[in-house]
Amino acid sequence: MFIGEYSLTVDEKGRMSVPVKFRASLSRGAVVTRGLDSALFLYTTKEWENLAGKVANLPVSRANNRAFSRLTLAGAMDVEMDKQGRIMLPDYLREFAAIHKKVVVAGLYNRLEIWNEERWKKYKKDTEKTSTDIAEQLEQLV
Amino acid sequence: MFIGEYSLTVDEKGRMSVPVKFRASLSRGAVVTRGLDSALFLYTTKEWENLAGKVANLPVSRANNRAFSRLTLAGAMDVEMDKQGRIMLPDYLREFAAIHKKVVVAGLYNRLEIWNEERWKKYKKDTEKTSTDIAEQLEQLV
DNA sequence: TCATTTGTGGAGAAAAGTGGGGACAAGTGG
DNA sequence: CCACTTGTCCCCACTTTTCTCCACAAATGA
Repeated sequence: MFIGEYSLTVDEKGRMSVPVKFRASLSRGAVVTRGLDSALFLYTTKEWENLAGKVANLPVSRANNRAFSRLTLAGAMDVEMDKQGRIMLPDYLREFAAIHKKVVVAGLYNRLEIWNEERWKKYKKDTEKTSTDIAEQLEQLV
Repeated sequence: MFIGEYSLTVDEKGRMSVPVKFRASLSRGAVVTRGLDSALFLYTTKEWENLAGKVANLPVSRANNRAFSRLTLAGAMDVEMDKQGRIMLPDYLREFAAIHKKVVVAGLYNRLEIWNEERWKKYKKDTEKTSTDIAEQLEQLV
């Protein structure tokens, strides 16, 4: 289970350290792809296979579905950690998510999200403002 | 379970002593996360898993759900007590709750809340004034 | 009052994260 | 097929953060 928020840097070679708490879960391989809200989503291989199957089975007749599966499936890339526990993010994904140097890695239970740090801050700021509305959702849960 | 109100200090490294009465319950791990009213919520691992499971299953297609799980799940962090019975609160949570030095830890049955002391005082003051009204609204419950 | 527990602070050791050089492999063009 | 370029991976070194340990202050209770 992935939780937490980590601030990290991507070096000039496109490498990013994986926070130690996540390394065990990712040691058997992972898949990064284009996600929502201009962030990258990273799944364990197992989770990915499950998800990819669902996406692949969306009816191809709808333009929206085709667009979504092209973004998700064609955007995906296997990643492995090097001996230092880092992964390499391919150019086209870094470009997609505007990832240059400072990034935030966020654990969302069954996936990791990789954000441009500035965008993450802005997103959080905007979201915390409306947290009262969000609290009403919480009420239903607990 | 957790009851009572304790005034404590967070040192420069972000460490906070856990009141002795709570230590036994937290000895098998705990999770802190962003809560409501700018306070942090701390759950036992067991309580947390229950809550997190529900949040993680919200459909990812809705922007509000994503925002909610990013606040709750990405906001969460495993904490363990050191040999002195202290826990470390990560930077981003201290920032969220405006926690610098003096804090109040409040027991709320199945969770602990960690407050900036000033905000807690203010909140109590405001709430005690209107407690009669509040009580009438709660009459149906007790 | 004294002994014991609880809370606080800081120094040193260990672990995690970062950056860069060089070896090796893959792809490109003659 | 052979040079040459480009990119990936491994290794080493350095910085920063976290954790452990020790010491003392404050609070509690006999």
